[in-house]
Amino acid sequence: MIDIQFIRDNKDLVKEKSEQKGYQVDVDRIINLDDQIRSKIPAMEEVLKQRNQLASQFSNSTPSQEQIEQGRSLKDQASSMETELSELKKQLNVILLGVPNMPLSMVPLGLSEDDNQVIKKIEPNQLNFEAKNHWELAEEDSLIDKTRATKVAGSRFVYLKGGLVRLQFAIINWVMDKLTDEEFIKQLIAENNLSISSKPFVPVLPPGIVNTSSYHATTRLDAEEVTYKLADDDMWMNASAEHSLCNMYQNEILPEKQLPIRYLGYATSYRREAGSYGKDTEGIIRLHQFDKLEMEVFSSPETGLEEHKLMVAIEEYFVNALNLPYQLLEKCTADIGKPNAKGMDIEVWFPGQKKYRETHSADYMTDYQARSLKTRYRKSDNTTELVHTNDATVFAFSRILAAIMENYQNEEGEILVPDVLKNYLGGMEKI
RNA sequence: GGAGAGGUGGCCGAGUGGUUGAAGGCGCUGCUCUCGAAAAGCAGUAUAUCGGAAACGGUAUCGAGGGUUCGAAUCCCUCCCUCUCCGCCA
Repeated sequence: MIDIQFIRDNKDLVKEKSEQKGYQVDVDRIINLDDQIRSKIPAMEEVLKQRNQLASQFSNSTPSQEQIEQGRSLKDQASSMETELSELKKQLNVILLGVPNMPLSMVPLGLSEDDNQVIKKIEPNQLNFEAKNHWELAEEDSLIDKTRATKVAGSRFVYLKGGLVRLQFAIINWVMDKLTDEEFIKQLIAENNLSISSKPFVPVLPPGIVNTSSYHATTRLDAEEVTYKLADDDMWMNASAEHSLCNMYQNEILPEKQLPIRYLGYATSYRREAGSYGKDTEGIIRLHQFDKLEMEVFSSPETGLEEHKLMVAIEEYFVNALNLPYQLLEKCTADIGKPNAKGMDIEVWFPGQKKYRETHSADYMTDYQARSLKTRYRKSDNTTELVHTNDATVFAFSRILAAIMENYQNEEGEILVPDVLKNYLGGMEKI
C-alpha cells in the first residue's frame, strides 16, 4: 500500500505515475475521503474524552441517574460517529489498495511489455544442426511424461523423470552452496561496486499454503485466475514462495542490526494459468506446478536498491555460469506490476524455439508491501521505519530445465551436463 | 476429528468491573558508586495516531471482531491461535 501522506503531498505525481503503470487513480476522491476522516476524528475523540472523564469519577461512588443518562448519551454519540468513520475508512481503503507503487525515475515509460528495455544481450552461438525443442529432446517418456500426468492430474501437469530430476537437485545444491557462502556474496558485491552487507542467504522451506490475509499481502499474484483456493478451508496454495516469505515479519519491529534479512526460499508453486489456454501447451514452459528457488530480502530503505542490484547480479551469475545466452531487461512502467517500484527480467535463449523467454524476474517493492504488512525496523535514534522488500528468482524449475535441455543438446539429440554441475551429478556427462 | 486448558508490555508473570497503559521480576538504557568491571542504589524503558516548536496532553490498543455497562484486561457472543490428553498419521 502507498503512503496516504505521500498522495496528499504529490497529487499530480501520483496520478501521473499511476497512469504510467496503467492504473487510473481518483486522487481527488482519496483526498476528499481522507479529509472527511481527519475532520471527524477530533470530534469523536472529544466525546470519548468526556465519556472517560465522567466514568473515572465513580471509582468510589455510584453515579446518579442523571449521570448515567449522560454517559449513555455520550456512548451513543461516540458509537454513531465511529460507525460513520469506519464506513469512510473502508471506502478509502478500497481505493487506496488500488493505487500502485510509484515507479522509480529510472524505470522506462511504456505501454506494454514490448517497451521493456534490453540492457544487455548475449547472442547465442550458431549451431550447425537444427535445434530441437525440449519436448522433442525428451524422447518418448524417459524425461517428461505428460500423457500420464494428464490422465492423473490434468493438462499442464507432468511427471519429470530421471536425469531431469537429478539435474534439478544438482542445481539446488549448487545454488545453496553459493548463496550461503559469504565470500561469494562479498565478491559479487565488490564486482558490482555495491556497498551493502555481505551477509549470506539463509535457506528456507516456507509453508506452501497461506491464509487469505497473507495471500493478499503480496499484492501480486493475488487473483483467483492465478491461484488455487482450497474448497473447504480459507487457504490458498502458493503461486510463488513470495506468498509465504514476504509476510513473515508482518506486525513486527525488527532490530536494525538484523537487516538485511536474506532468504533463499525453495517452494513448489501452483498456478491456475486461467486465460493462457493454448499458450505453451507443449513442453514444460508453462505448468500448473513448478518448483522455484527464490530470494526474498528485507532491508533498510537506504540499501533497498542495492539489494535489488545484488539480486540481479546473482541471477546473472548463475545464468552465465550455465553458459546460457540471455538478455537482461529493464521492465517498463506498464510491466513492473502493481507493488513494484522497479523490476528486471532475464530472458534465456531457447534455441529450439529460436527466441528469448522469460526465466527470471527481480522485483523491488520499496516500502509498498511493508506498509500493509506493518513490517518495520527500529533505528538507532529509536524511531521506527518501514523496511524495503525485494524479491527475485534464482531458478524457476521446469523452465530452466527446458532451457538447459535446449542449449545443451548435440547433433545426436543428446543432452550434455553443464560443466558447473558435473560435480553435483557424480561426473555424469549426459542427462 | 473428540475432550480440556489458555492467549496480558522485549521476555516471565500478577491482575475477575472503577486513578490498570497495566503490580512484581528479568532484560535493556542512563546516572551514582569504582582505576575499571561486577555487585548495589536511583531513574527511565510499548505501539499507533492527533494537537504542540518542545515539554506535554488527547484517543486507541491486554489474540481479533462485536456486545453488555455510567465505567471492561476483567462479564457475554463469534472467530483465530497455542498447549495438554485421546484418535489418526509421514
